[in-house]
Amino acid sequence: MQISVNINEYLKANQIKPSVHRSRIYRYLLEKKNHPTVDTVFKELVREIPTLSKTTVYNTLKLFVERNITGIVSIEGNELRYDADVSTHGHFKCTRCGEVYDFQFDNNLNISDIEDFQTEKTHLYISGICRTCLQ
Amino acid sequence: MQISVNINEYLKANQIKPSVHRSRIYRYLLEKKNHPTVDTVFKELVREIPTLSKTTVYNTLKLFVERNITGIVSIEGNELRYDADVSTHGHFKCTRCGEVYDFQFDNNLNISDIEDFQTEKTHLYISGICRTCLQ
DNA sequence: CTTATATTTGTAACGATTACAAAAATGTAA
DNA sequence: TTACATTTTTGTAATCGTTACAAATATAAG
Repeated sequence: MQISVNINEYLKANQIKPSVHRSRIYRYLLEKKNHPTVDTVFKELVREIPTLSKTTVYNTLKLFVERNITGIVSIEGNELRYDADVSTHGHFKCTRCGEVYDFQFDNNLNISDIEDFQTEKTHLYISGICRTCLQ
Repeated sequence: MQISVNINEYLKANQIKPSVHRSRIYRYLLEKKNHPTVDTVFKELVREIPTLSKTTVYNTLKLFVERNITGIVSIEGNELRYDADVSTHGHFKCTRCGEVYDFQFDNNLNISDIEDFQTEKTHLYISGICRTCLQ
């Protein structure tokens, strides 16, 4: 399958030895773009790979984050969420329906207070009420 | 003491009955502006109030957040941090020295993807290397 | 002073994450 | 293929932040 080959190549290109589990987890992140928690990934994939261990999901996602092919989404404190989209983009969470929306923004924020600081990653998270719930 | 009276008035004005612990915890947040974790607040104040319980710190900060006189700072996942400054402002964390800097930014971000959404809170978090570490 | 109410405490429970060693899978060389 | 070395995965136990909850304490009202 084309996509699976590409994923393996992509992992290799990022110094990650592909394995069945790693490829499958990465493909999950690519297909569902719902910023899943470890638990969500595990519960979905264990139905397909019954021997899957939750520790493997933790290890794998940690590795992806280290290699910068996955980002951590800072939405609310307790549980970490993961995102295969590592480009700079923002997240909007609707406090009414709970839905999380991605959005683009101008990353050239030009903030005078930190203008001589060297920026690595920018996280923008907005909460409020979404279009659908407003109607 | 002037400041303590003011704190009690401020708490009352926000529908919080002042108590010795609540006032002290709020004063801590006001004085140190270092976005402390629950553990940090507890460890500092228990030296002064030996009977203080960590649960009280949790309860109190939760109450402050509910009443909107304290905000939760979304810096890295696992541990929540608290901030008495509830105005919209950003946080920069230096990946080298770990220091967290506050900064102001133009909250009028004008993001087309979510322009008809109703915004409640905006969190902007940037990581990178600070001025001091760059030299 | 007594009673009612609110706050605080301390312990236990919980949920997310990590540590770690054993087991399984994979790669390599003969 | 077999034997061996290396990497990945598993499963359990430990850890850490947080919450639940009931008992104890403090505060406020009559």
